[in-house]
Amino acid sequence: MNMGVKGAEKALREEGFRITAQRALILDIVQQSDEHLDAEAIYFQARRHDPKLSLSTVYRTLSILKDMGLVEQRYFARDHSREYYESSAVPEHYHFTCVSCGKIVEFETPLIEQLKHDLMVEHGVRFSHACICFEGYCAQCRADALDR
Amino acid sequence: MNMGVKGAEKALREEGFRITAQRALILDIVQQSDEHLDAEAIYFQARRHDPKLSLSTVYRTLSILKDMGLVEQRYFARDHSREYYESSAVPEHYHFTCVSCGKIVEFETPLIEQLKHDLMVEHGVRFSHACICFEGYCAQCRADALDR
DNA sequence: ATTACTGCAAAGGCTTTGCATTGTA
DNA sequence: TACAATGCAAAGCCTTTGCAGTAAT
Repeated sequence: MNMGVKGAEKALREEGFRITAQRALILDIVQQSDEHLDAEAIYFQARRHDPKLSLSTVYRTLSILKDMGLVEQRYFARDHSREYYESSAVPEHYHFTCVSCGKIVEFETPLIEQLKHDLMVEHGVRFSHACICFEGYCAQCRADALDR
Repeated sequence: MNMGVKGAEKALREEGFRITAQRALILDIVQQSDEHLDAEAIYFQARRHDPKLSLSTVYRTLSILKDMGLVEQRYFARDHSREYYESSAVPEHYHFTCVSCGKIVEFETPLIEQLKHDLMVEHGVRFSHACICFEGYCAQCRADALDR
């Protein structure tokens, strides 16, 4: 699913959803951001443009965008109590979170695709979604630990 | 971390934790079970032996066991609001959840180990934990869908 | 003019925590 | 005998929902 804000709005319209100012705003924030935002971060950013926007609307909009595959939910490190959101328009990649400094390392790999393929052949399953998050120590924090 | 209930109790004692009847019971349930239990399921099972056990104690014990690496937390499918627990004593494996029937397919693969190795070489990161959950349609449900 | 969407406030669901009591070491 | 652990109830935290008012088509 790789389309800009306009393409996403078209997709929403085709599903019978209305394009409200709030939805356009939220969509824009998620698609433009190169960070991983949670609902609250999106909310705060959106309020700069629309101070009356409610957190409920953020959640409701994100829910629709997720269902339509326009936005992906992500979890980082071991704490999955909070969801982060990322545009589906970005190329497929995975995340490694440093438990020491919190930095997120993004990486690409063909191995996950291969794994999906293998599982399909071996178990006959058909993937629709994969949640993958790694945690550990980043290069910097490992080096810092050795210095001490 | 591959040890029986006794080994786990020894590990707890060495960390200064007391072995209470409640902890022994919870530990036993998690290590004996071949299912994926959430806190409530462990609680209900434990109450059959100790009707006065509280849910708080289940959570508190699981928290300790997680911290010590004796138990792994798991998430299934896209809903990560609920945690499941699994003994760390079982061989490394991963999970695929069927979104149609809910069945969980467990599988092993050398690809994740390879991925860890690749990332270490390419990004200098050191893994401590990986959370991987796949979802989609199992072979049975795919076949059933074709029949209709 | 419909009726989907929003904002507000309240509720939900899982997990954590404060505190007096109990029980392990 | 200390003080860690428990049980109970209350609180926390993120997310969802009910409802009356608002706005997109």
